[in-house]
Amino acid sequence: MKPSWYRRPVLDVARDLIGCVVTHGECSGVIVEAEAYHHSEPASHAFVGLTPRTTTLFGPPGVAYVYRSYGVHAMLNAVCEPPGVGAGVLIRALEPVSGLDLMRTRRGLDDVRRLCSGPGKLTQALGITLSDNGSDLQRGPIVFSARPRAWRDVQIAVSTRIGITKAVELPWRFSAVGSRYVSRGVRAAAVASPAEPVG
DNA sequence: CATGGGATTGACT
DNA sequence: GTCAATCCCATGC
Repeated sequence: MKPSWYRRPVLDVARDLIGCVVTHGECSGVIVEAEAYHHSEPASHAFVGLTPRTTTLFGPPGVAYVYRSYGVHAMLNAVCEPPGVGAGVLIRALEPVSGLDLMRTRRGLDDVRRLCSGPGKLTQALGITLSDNGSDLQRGPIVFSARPRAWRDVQIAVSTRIGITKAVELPWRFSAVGSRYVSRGVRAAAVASPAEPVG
């Protein structure tokens, strides 16, 4: 999608990203779980304001914000809203579509359900690293593209974000209803209004 | 310059 | 269910 598609309220973008495709090299997958983060709430990295670390988040929309988590894992976000607003969508899980053999090699396991069922897992499977931070999500090397036909009317569940200690009550987590590729911890969740078409 | 704390995962009890 | 690995960065002295 083009940069203007991301220049919207981060909650709308997070919801609309469910069903979209992430491609990196020969590997790709459909987004089945994502969370929104915004500088106005303390769980967001951008809450502390503009620092070297958050420069990408406060920059133009439609680019990748990749950071290291727990000193080990790379985490992939899509930067949203106009420049000056620190907002992004954390990609938490993918349903693998192509490049499965390479994903298996990188992950060191065979089970398709475990290849991309977590934010650190999917970056390892797709070969996404910190060097991809700041790259354009339309031009690549990481490419986000619109929902395939089969995903156009995906049902989306809303729940609270996981793995955080602040602003835990905000219902800013979105997932594809019935997907077997989401990360652990999807509990009872309300179903959101039908997703809007991507375009 | 020292310190504390993660938007996690995988191995183990 | 518990817990260590591992390192970058924001903060405070």
